Amino acid sequence: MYTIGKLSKKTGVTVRTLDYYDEIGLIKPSSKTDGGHRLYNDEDVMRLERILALKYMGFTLEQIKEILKGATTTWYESIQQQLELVKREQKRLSMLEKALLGVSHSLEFEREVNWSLIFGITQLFQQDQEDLFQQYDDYLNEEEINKIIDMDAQMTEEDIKEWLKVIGDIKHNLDIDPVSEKAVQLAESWLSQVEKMFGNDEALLEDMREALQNLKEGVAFYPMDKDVIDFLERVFIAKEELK
Amino acid sequence: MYTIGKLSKKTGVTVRTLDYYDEIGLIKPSSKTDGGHRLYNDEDVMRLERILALKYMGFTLEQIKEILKGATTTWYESIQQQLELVKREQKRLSMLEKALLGVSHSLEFEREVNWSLIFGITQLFQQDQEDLFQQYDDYLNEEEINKIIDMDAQMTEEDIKEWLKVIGDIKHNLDIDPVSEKAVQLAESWLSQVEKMFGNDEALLEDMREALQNLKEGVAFYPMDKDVIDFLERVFIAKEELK
DNA sequence: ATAAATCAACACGTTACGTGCGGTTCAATA
DNA sequence: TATTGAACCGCACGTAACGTGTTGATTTAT
Repeated sequence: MYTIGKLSKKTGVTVRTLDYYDEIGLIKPSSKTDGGHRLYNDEDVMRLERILALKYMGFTLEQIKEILKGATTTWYESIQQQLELVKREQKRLSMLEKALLGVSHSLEFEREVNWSLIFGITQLFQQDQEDLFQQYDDYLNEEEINKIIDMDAQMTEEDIKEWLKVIGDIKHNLDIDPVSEKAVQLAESWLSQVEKMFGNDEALLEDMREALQNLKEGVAFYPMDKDVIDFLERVFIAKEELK
Repeated sequence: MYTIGKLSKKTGVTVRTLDYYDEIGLIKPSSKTDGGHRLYNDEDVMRLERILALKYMGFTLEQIKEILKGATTTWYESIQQQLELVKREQKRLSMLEKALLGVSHSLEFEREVNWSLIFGITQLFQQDQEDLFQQYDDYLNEEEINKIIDMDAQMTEEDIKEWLKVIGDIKHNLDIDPVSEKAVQLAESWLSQVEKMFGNDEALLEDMREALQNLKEGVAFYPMDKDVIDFLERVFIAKEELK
């Protein structure tokens, strides 16, 4: 027989928590003293341990109450459901991580907080990737879209950093002469970055270029808006003409 | 100028939420009508959009309040801190996922809910892996411990399932004759599983065997308690003697 | 028997709002 | 201009899982 204090020490759960579990009917003590103090026996202890295990597995107290009186079928369903929840949360966190990394690196390259970049990144990760790329449907085929999504998912921190550096550089020099050496250099570093990501898939690159040119909404796969695209176009056209 | 309803529609945030943000001083409307209705201008809208972006990035409203009036240094720190938080949560979820998968598969192999298995699995994932393997310090060297931790982290769902099947089978037959064909078969399926995981590192296997034999606490790397170990020992000893 | 420790029971605080209410103000129509 | 319906304000209570603190009763140790 344990008083509530002993039980608390034995299990590491605070007295208040046991209070609360009593209050919501999760564990009622099996007996009481004449004065009204709660006494827990070994069976109660076992029940508490089960509660703690289930809590660790991420169930709410309400779910635990149900599970502890339920059949095996309830069990299996509950666990599958919980697994689904965990997987969704993992997806969300992985997007969140990328968004934070993006903002973090952008802070390194620019002296001020770049809000439009932040909006771009968060928008980019807000809805499901598939939904996001829906708008490119007119320009890219399914295979190409999947290739981009796949690549996006596999981007490492280093990749994000490099992209942001290249695009950040360009954004700071949008107004320079398209035929200047600096402009050509910027365009080339962008091109090499693209090549590193997509390889030499000329058809894909061409389709993407067309998509980016035509879409009103600025943000593309990475925080590359129309400003940047237009700059690149100017440089490439100038280069063509020089030949 | 937007009334609170228009702003709500424009941004997708509920009126109550805007109410609340006003209440805690996160966005005060820049002006009001004579009757007291709140009016928001473009600057207010921008502030709201920033708030939403930060909220998506996982900050609390209190943090957002601080960030929005702070300097760039605050920014960088906040983001790093948030990244840390995300990474910890990712770790936790990955353990949680494994625990749930373990219980799920154990439900497939046994007809009833196996609480001791659940305790084993949750204990296994509760504290940090390094802490957990601390107790093996006397028997395994650092390199070996790291190898096990590494292997544990890389276990796929399929691996977990196979382990649980093998161990579950053994647990259901703890009392059979160690020289019976069934016993030998069980021991061999266990051995092949071990080999699949650890390769042919004889020294590691021997050290692990010793550790498992000597530790009072039953749970080892997978829900394999002393019962199982003892069974395996009996079979192997019987085999030796038969030779 | 008395002091010290423990306990029960209650209340309020936490986060980010949802839901609902009565009363006021706004915008559009008769 | 008067009316009416929609929008709005301010307030209050509810949520999940407890933490913190209080007061008064009970148990334990001396």
